[in-house]
Parts: sequence; C-alpha cells; structure tokens
Amino acid sequence: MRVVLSNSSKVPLYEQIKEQIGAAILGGDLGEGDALPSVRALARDLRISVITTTRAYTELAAEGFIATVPGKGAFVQPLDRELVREQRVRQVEAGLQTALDAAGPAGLGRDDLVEMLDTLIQAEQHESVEQ
Amino acid sequence: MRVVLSNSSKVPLYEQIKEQIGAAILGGDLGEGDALPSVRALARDLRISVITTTRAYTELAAEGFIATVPGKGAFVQPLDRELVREQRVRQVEAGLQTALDAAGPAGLGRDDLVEMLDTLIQAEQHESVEQ
DNA sequence: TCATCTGTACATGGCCAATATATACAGTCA
DNA sequence: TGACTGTATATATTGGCCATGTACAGATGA
Repeated sequence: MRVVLSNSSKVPLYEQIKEQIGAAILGGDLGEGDALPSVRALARDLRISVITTTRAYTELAAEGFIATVPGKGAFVQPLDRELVREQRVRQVEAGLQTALDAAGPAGLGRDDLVEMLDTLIQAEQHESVEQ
Repeated sequence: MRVVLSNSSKVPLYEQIKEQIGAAILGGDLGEGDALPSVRALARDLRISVITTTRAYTELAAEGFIATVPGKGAFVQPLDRELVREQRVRQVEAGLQTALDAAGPAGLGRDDLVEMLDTLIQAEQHESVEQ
C-alpha cells in the first residue's frame, strides 16, 4: 500500500489519501482485516500532519471502508459491495433528478434525455482515448 | 416592474434581482424593448451599490435576456425561446454528467442509468397525481 | 455646449467555508 | 514502563464569493 501525494493538485490531501486507499480496497489490493499504516506513520511518510491522515481515515471509516480502533490501529472492513453501490447510486440519482427537473421547462422528454445520455457517454469514451 | 430584496435570504442580492427580472420577462410582464430602471435608479431605490445592480444586469445580458447600452440604458431583448431552451439543456447536461461521473465507480452502466431515469420519471408522475 | 443622464472598469474589504496544522490526552500491548 | 495506537481540542491559512465606492466614457436634450 503506497500513497503518493501531489501538492500541485487542487484535490485536498485528505481526499487524495481517501481515493487511493479506497481504490486499493475496491481493487482487491487490500482485503478484509489488513492493517493500514498508522496515522502517525503515514503522516511521517508523507510529511504531513497527523490530523490530515486522521481525517482521511475517519471519513473512510464513516463510509464503511475501514474500522479504526483506538490504541490498535486501522483495519480494512469486509467489503460490503452492496453498501458501496448504494452510496454511489444516491449520487447518481441526485444528478438524474437535477437533470429531470430542468428537463421539463426545457421541453425535453424521456427519449431526449436518453439520447443526451448516450451522447455524453460517447464523449467520455472519446476523451479517455485522447489522453 | 418592482424588485423586492430580502436581506434575510441567503440568496445573493444580485441573484434576487436576476430572478425577479428574469421571471418578469418570461412571464410577459416585461416585453421586447421595454426599458429597465437604470442601474443607478435601481441601486438608489434598493439602497444598495451600483455595482451590485450592474452585476445583475451584466449577467442578465450575458444570458440574452436584456441588452445594455452605454449611455442609454438597459432594455429587454426579444425573448428567444430557443436560447432559453439552450440554457435549460445545459443544466440538464450538467446533471447527467454528474450522474455519469458517479455511475462509473458505482459499477452502473448505460442501461442501469436509463432504468433509473425511467423510475424517477414514474415517481415524478406519481407524485404529481398525489398532489 | 453643457448639465445630466446612461453603462463600465478598477481595486478593495468583509465574510465564510474548507483545508491543514500542533499538541495534549487516552487506550493497547509487549 | 515504554512505545506504540487513535482521538479531541483550538487555531492559522487560504481562496472564493459577495458587496462596495469612485472615477471614467458615451448619449441626450435643453
């Protein structure tokens, strides 16, 4: 488990940590019960404050990815894929609802929305190819 | 054309002005060619700075609702319903993009999104029946 | 022409949420 | 007991957004 931070990035440090550890868990590099580096060790390694690593761990714990145990450490939780999916699904729903709210006044119907969605998907794929 | 501001509202002053004038135009209370109060007159009336009224007018102009003419005043533009639609479409796109961004990590594909969309549409219709 | 109206450009100050921090406290375990 | 663990506290810094005053330039009618 190796975390790399970019200071030039506009993404907050604690967010970068969350993303990388979260990805490692989702990707299977970290499995249930695995111990994460302690907040202090990670802070020392990355040359940042303990509070920042703590924040990352706290939020990961709140999202169910890890469990923190005072005096012992932080450990990967059994990956509840259903829970993870639920959280993402809410974000998706929120976005779709926003689109839907704006669609009415714009005179756009269900089929128009689907069409736009397909267009956006294609644009996204095209973009990833460009890079 | 009467603008009323609420200081207790968390909505910015310039935004409140935009909303009310925009609504008046869309609602037909203001028609093509009608003169709006000058930025100074409106500022005096509302006891706020010229800069704030200017900001409201500038953004309304950028969105095609009005035209500002140095030395003359601000005037309602012919309501280009196509343009209005364009703007709504952008909001729709933004919502869809948000949903799309969240969909990837959630393991949701194109078909899943369409399905969710249909569900939301049904929920919406059901809601309107209830009311 | 000149007084007075019009919109516009500029730099600045206040506010607030988000980010990152140091340090002291409390639990675990060899 | 010593050396590790996570946690709670108050605080500093930053950056974006809102609102502002003032000086400038164009238009218009007496």
